[in-house]
Amino acid sequence: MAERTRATMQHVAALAGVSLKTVSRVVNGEPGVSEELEARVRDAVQRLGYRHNLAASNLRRGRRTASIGVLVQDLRNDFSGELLRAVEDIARLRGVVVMSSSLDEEPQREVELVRGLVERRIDGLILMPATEDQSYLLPEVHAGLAVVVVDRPPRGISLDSVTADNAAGVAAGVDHLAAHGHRRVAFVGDDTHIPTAADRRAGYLSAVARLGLDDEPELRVTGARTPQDAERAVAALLALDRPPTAIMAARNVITIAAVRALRAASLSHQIALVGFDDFPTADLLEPGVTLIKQDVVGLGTRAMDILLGRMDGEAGVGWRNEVLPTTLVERGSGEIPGPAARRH
Amino acid sequence: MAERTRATMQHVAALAGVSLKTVSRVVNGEPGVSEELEARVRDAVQRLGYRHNLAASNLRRGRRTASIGVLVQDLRNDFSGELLRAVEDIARLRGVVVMSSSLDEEPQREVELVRGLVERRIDGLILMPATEDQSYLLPEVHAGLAVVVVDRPPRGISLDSVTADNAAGVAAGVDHLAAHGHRRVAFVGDDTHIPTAADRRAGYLSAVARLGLDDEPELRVTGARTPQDAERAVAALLALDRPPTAIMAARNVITIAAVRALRAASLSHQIALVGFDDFPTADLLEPGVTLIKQDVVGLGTRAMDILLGRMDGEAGVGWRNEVLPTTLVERGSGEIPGPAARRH
DNA sequence: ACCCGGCTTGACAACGTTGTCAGATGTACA
DNA sequence: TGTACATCTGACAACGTTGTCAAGCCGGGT
Repeated sequence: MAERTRATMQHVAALAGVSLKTVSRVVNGEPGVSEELEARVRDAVQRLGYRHNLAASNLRRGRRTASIGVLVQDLRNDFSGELLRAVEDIARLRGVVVMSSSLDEEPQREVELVRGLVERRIDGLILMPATEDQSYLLPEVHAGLAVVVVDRPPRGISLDSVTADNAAGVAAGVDHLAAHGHRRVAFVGDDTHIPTAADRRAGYLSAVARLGLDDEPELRVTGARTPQDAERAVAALLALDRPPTAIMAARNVITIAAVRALRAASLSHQIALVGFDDFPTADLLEPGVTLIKQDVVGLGTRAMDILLGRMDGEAGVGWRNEVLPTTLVERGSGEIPGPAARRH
Repeated sequence: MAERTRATMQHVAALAGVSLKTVSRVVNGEPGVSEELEARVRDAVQRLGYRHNLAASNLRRGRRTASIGVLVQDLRNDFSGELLRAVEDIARLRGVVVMSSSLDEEPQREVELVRGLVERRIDGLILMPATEDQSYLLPEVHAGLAVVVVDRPPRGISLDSVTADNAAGVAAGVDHLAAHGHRRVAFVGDDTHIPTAADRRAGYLSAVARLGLDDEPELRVTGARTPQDAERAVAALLALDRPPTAIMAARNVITIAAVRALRAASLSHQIALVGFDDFPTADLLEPGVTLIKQDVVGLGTRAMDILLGRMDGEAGVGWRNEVLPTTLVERGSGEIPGPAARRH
């Protein structure tokens, strides 16, 4: 009983004693069906538990599938979750379903997942790339797939994108620390083959140069992938002969790891910390975590707006590369004074 | 150019100078195609950017779509994110794509989304229900849709389910508080029309009765939906003539709101707090938040295991209703001594 | 010369749906 | 009475794919 195959229009037609096409008309709400037949069909639909088969319908109509893919770094992460939610909220209004997956920075997985989605004929794709080059998407874009890259700029191919102003954000963070008297500011970031990580590092470097802060390789850590990596890296910074007086953490997870390392060394109230990207309890930590907030909902909303525009066939328009501003949120950890301030 | 329609096997066949069926054979890796033709076909596939159309293929083959739906409360929430990720990890190994959506406790949305997913012929559904009665799923289950309900027991219909032992978990939390000398323990939970919330409240009530703790209606708050609700509710508890000496928070978001309210009243170190469901920075708050941890990954993993079993046609077996145990994690906030302890 | 078997290839129908078109019926008008 | 027209209904092909089956070719055995 449970393994029975689904009822088709054929079955409904037979039960209602009408033709296939009449069932189709009723199901699609087309005009020109007498009340009596319509009632008979609706009754049969009800009795058989008939459900419209969108796959067959789309095949015949040559229509789009009203589905999109969203590939992010890790769905567990607050950033990805918030982004996906923003996308989903808009998608639902349009009756578009969202297929999502995590890439874990694995290029191979990105390529495979995109292929699977394309074979399912998604209409659009929102991608936070794990690959270093997205030119493999060229045939899909040519074939009409709408793609918007988020969080990172596209590489090897021209595509719409929406990113945060990473370099400016981090620079603002460093400015903020310098304004509070810090001259020895460390940076802890992700692998620089991730463009976002590279941009943030560049923002740090330019601010350090501009402000004439201590510019030493040992203050710059990259390649902190896991929370454990990040925590070890911060612990190592704190153990330097001349440790930094402030830390700029370039990502969500790294910020939390830094808090943990500072706690372990009982230096939470001595060493300043500015993070990048907000997280739910940042204001509840002691001290509160000052950080550069990116507009994650804005990122998702703009990406989805652009995607829907492309899906509606807004061709010809040049590629958009939107950069959303960041904001600094003061909460305490970034306002711990440095040596230059203490001198006063 | 961008609006061109996708190449079909027809086009590939024409370009390669072979029949449609030969293309099909090559694409599906069927044996019995000469090397020369296979090479010609592969070349044409490459040139045209041909991508297999799974919808048409499934239609013809009568196969399943290798896609499932996952409907959760809110993708932004750590709980939902973690759950989705656990499901996704298993799905990917099987080449199954996951369509996810948030329900925001809106029954209507659940019904609509399920319909949309069924019309897309998903093979399975993992559902954290927002409806009070899931009997509307009966026709779908009859038609062969595999369904597993998570986090909450199914109602109005028999289905497989995986839930945490909510009542026992909360009772353990209250036990813990009582063991630390508290006799006046408040409870803050969600709307009791959500079964999980009702179970947790029941666990609280049974523990209070069993231990002979203060049993007063004013100590029991339900209906805390938003963080703001919860924060106000806790503030109100603290403002009582005889305020509680300990608080049992029944959900993630409520726990964080409680921390916020206690902070605002400068009572974080006076009033004990035990939460339900872990969150990433619980150990970093001051004091660390003691809570009842549910095995979210286990929840997702078991649900997916059962779902895949059903999808593979494991019929006949009775419905499984798995209940996963919870664990208490001591971090400080739950070990703040109460009056009975202080007397010693 | 004939037949057999194995191998490769393609014609055709079918999956569930819908657009097109033609047939059937009824009504109104000259 | 005949014509025109509107309304309702269904037969049929097609969307892109694959299972079935038959046809063509080749070499080898009689």
